[in-house]
Amino acid sequence: MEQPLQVSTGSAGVFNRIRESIISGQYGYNERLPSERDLAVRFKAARGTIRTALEQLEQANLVRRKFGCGTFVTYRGDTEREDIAEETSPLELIETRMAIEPHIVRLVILNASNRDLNRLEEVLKLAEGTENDPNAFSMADEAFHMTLASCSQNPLLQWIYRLINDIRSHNQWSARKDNVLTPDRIRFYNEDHWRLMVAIRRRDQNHAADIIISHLKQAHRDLLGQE
Amino acid sequence: MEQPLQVSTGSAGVFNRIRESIISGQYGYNERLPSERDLAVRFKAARGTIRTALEQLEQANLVRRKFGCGTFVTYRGDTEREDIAEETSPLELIETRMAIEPHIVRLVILNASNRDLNRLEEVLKLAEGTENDPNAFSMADEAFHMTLASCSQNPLLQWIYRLINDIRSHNQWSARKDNVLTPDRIRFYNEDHWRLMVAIRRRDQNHAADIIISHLKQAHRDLLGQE
DNA sequence: ACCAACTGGTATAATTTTGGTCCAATTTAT
DNA sequence: ATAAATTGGACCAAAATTATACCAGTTGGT
Repeated sequence: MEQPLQVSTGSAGVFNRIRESIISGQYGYNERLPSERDLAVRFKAARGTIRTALEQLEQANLVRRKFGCGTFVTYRGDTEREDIAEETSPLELIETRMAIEPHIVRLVILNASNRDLNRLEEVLKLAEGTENDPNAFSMADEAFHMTLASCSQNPLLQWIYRLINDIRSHNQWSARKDNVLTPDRIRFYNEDHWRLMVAIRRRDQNHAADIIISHLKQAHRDLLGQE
Repeated sequence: MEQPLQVSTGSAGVFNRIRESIISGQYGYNERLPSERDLAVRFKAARGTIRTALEQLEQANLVRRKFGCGTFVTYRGDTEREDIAEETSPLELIETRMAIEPHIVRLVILNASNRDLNRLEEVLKLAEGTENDPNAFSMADEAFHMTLASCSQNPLLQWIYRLINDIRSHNQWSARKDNVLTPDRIRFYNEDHWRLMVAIRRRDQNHAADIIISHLKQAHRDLLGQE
């Protein structure tokens, strides 16, 4: 007699049950499954059975096993924000910044109070003396551009820029930081920032926009020059 | 009900538990986590284990560690998407679109295939004959601009534009739609769209950018004229 | 200006846990 | 009865965990 909805037995059964657990989200992306011996106890099966099930799960690209380390979920449910960071290239990021930052600068000149500008200058000072510390400069740089966005007084632009900052600091290309951010370049970037600061204080829209555009173009060149 | 679900052990387990605490809001933005030695006691694990978990949390951009200072939450809750819609004014929305859409149009001209442009034209046809139905036009208009964004081939810009569209369709000012979107204006906007379409087909960057800018300026004026 | 008490960062070695592999006995399916 | 799958055990090597001790910035009080 056939039993249609019976839990399948053996390794196929283990496969299905673990698969369900993964797809239903009980084990998230990159999470580690219990050890084979653990699973063996839990499913009341021998370790070999668990292993064949895990092999199938690995073949199905739901899981990845590492010697001496564990079994990890490679299935992603929906992680929008992570994905966007993963599939955005450095070039696309610069493209986007090129669209937004000149506009932000214009709005800063239109909307920012002198108190805002003083705050901006304080943040800018954090980048001083970071020529030999790419990490410190990177943080100060992000803080400066973020503060710039907040001086635009436009909450939507701030929110968008925060997303951009998140992606910038995503580990995807933070590894290159040491190669891209040489002391000379850091000095150059800081000079750009100060020139931008002066232009903003003078409320010179076009000059400020030109500076930020050439700043981003330079960053673009420096990035590509690394290939 | 049997559950294979189990709290993972080791650094993976610590990672998950701290991650849950952060995402659930138990530790707010910029709040300092307990020290590594403290966490080691709480989780009954060695400090090294805690450290590997914290390293993963840092990689996941949930946390940032500062030498001699502590470990701080950098994760911001996702509740702000609603907030941002609430506190963004129509003027600020147009400002932001002015920053992004001309750039999108340029990218479309550079990157879009003819198949993309055909798709864009199909979407554009949806707006025909909506002169007396502001709601239908509004939806078609959003679809057109969204498709434009997707033709830019830049996933980050697409994502940003989706946010903008969300805010546009937020009910905050949809009540005004009937006042702003008169048949004359709808006709005018549609003509703009077609002129833009032609300029894109001719790969005329400057003309296309001019059209989208004047299009947004007009929308701006129409909006302000309602006050 | 200094100090003491935190903090995270690093290094080391012993120990435990993990997946990888092999094998013979047993159960199950055909 | 035969073939396949499962079982349970032993052993290996990779990686993680543990338990220390010590280094180096930060903070706050004196």
